Amino acid sequence: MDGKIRLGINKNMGDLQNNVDDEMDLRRGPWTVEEDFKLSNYISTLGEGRWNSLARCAGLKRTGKSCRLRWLNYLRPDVRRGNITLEEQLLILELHSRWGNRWSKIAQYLPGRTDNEIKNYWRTRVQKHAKQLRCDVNSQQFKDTMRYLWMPRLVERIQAASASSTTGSAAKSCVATTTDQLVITSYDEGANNNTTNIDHLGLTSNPNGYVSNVSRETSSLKVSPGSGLTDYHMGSEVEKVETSQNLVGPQIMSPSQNYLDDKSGLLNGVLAVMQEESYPNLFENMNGMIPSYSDSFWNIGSDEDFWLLQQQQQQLLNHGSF
DNA sequence: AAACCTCGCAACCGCGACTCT
DNA sequence: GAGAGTCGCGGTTGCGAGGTT
Repeated sequence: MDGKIRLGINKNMGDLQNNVDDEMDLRRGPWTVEEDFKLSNYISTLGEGRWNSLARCAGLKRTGKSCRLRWLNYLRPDVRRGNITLEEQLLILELHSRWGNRWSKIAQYLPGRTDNEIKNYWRTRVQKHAKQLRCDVNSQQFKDTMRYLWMPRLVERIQAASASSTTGSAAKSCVATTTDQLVITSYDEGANNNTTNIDHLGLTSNPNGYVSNVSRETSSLKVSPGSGLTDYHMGSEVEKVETSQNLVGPQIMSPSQNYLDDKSGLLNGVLAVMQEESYPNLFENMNGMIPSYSDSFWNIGSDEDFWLLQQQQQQLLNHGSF
């Protein structure tokens, strides 16, 4: 995002009539300040839900759907706006790689972010890069590029920013704003052997957990055994699903509980997942392949950037081990 | 300066699932 | 059980702002 924030409000009241559905006498299009005020006021006193009747009772010539959307995506007090942070980007990439376009599900793990915002982010940024790389966003090639190139690079950048923030440098920037709102994966160490745990990333784990006893290294990055996933609990839920014989009901944790208070936890969690879950050879494969410069990898723009990325992509394809 | 292009995002639409009567 | 009403999700569109030619 470039920081520009628009209210989505129709400033030209003269256009109002043009947006009225003659037949139903329902308004469409951008919301006015007055409409926002009415909706917010109504919900603050009487609560949300029953959107169609709410729209009528609040005196809004809108569909219930429209009211719901406006409230959830814009007026709700806990809606966060502004740049998607690096941590959030990382989470989105990770979660999308597992769940696909399940935007609302992904949004559950990014407090304050709406499914619409995440969806927009994906379409405007991620799909753009896929297009630039001339591959389909759903192709294995693009998924590999994301997992082996973009995500590690994001991790590098987060760590770089984190390191410089702890040394008091000016580059605290993008990670500082939302740390307290991010969630981190959990791993139930009390799992019995008949149960496969699924954390909020939807990852399956064996009874020994995600994190091996071997510390692997990638470009300037070490993941300590047992860190991250085992150290934190996340908001939302931890489900247990049936494996062979028994079925255990879902364990619900409050979404407000146990938000990440340490950036390294999130990083290590996602990293451990990246290492252990799908692509155990990832970090060996990547050794020496990813340049360690901390440029703005995500903000690919120049021809040189494309060339570099395509070279790296080709290396991945030629590597042959995945 | 004006026309055109690109980007980001709010809002709408269709549809399936769910709830109520 | 059937039909109507409602909700929520994912896909798509339209528009304003800023950049480029």
